[in-house]
Amino acid sequence: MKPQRAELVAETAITLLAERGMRGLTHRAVDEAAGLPPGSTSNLARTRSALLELTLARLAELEADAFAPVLDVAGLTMPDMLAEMTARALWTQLTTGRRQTIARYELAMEATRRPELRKIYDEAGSRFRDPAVTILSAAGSTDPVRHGRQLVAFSEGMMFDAVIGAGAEPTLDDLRLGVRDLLRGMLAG
Amino acid sequence: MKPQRAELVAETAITLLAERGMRGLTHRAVDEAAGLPPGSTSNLARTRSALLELTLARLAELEADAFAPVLDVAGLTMPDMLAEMTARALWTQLTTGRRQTIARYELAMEATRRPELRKIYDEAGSRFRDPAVTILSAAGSTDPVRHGRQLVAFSEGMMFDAVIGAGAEPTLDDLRLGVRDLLRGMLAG
DNA sequence: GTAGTTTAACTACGGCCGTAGTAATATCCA
DNA sequence: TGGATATTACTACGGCCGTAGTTAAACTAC
Repeated sequence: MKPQRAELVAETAITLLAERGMRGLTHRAVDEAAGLPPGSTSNLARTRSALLELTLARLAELEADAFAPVLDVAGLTMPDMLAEMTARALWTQLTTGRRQTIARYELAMEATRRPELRKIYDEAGSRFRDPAVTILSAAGSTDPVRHGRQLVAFSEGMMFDAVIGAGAEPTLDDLRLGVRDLLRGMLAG
Repeated sequence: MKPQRAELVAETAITLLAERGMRGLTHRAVDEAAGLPPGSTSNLARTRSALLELTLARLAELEADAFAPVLDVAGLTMPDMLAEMTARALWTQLTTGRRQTIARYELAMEATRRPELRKIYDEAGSRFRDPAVTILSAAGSTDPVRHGRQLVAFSEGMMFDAVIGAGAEPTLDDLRLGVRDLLRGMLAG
């Protein structure tokens, strides 16, 4: 089969989501933005739900790639090293990956109301959360589950504020120091 | 004048945003959900932009009320007290205020692309951020601006994960401990 | 009480959307 | 090679959306 087409559509959908939001993502808009003949997207993803699923699935891949280096347990038992890797991954999401970060938030909101999206989103999320617990446990956390959630939440909040919110753009150093602060607080408990 | 009408419309719009997302918020949908005669919303907020502005302005009021107790500097120089107040405010947003929290995220995304919304959102945001800096400074932070941003980001992330994301619902105690962890780490620097 | 002004009610229009049916084309395997 | 099958292209339809114009009602101030 030809995944070429599906990937192009998903990629274009991500861009549209980021630039125009949920109301800007339509079958026809994807066709036009991707330079495909009219009806192509409608044909590949027959319903709107199918289009969203396709897009979120692609997005999950991209995010997994971006955070892959952080999820390798080896060597991350040292807090400073963990902070460094986390900060760099976040930095990537704020710069190179800004587009997909915005699109992911759009789809996260939609997942609130669409079970088929929630399934994909949750599954993708656990691929970050589970390793985080393991790593924090190895780093000496006394409550790795809660701390894992906190680390993920802190990361999410930093990204959200930087990309969506009113917060000023943090520097890479801000991120590094921030994660380090949190880790210090958690591991000193 | 009669602000009754405007408030009803804004309140209904918030509910629609939370329940059906940006694509579910239309002039006609507000009319129907609010039990108003057709055309009423279209008449009060003549353009879509006006409707969004009206809604976000109302939302900013609600959020300001919810966080008012935390923003009182008095007595909050003690980290545990600050953590307690913050955790309680967050808890409110996750339970009673869940609807407006979701709606706020919808509008935050939209503010990315609409300058008129960004203006309102940023202004409302600074009403949290500025006091946070002051309070952290009083609590002994060596870098209150960065720490203020981190505290807000952490709060935002905990809310986002709980309401939108894949994270399990935190308990009030989780929130308390989480904020305490972060404060400990920041103030130990 | 009545003239003038604001607010509400209703209606209309052009446009885009989701969806699906069907025809054309390419691809694959025996 | 040639027939079966999957993919792509094109078109159509009903429906809802944003917007605005126009009329009717309510209110205000003199």
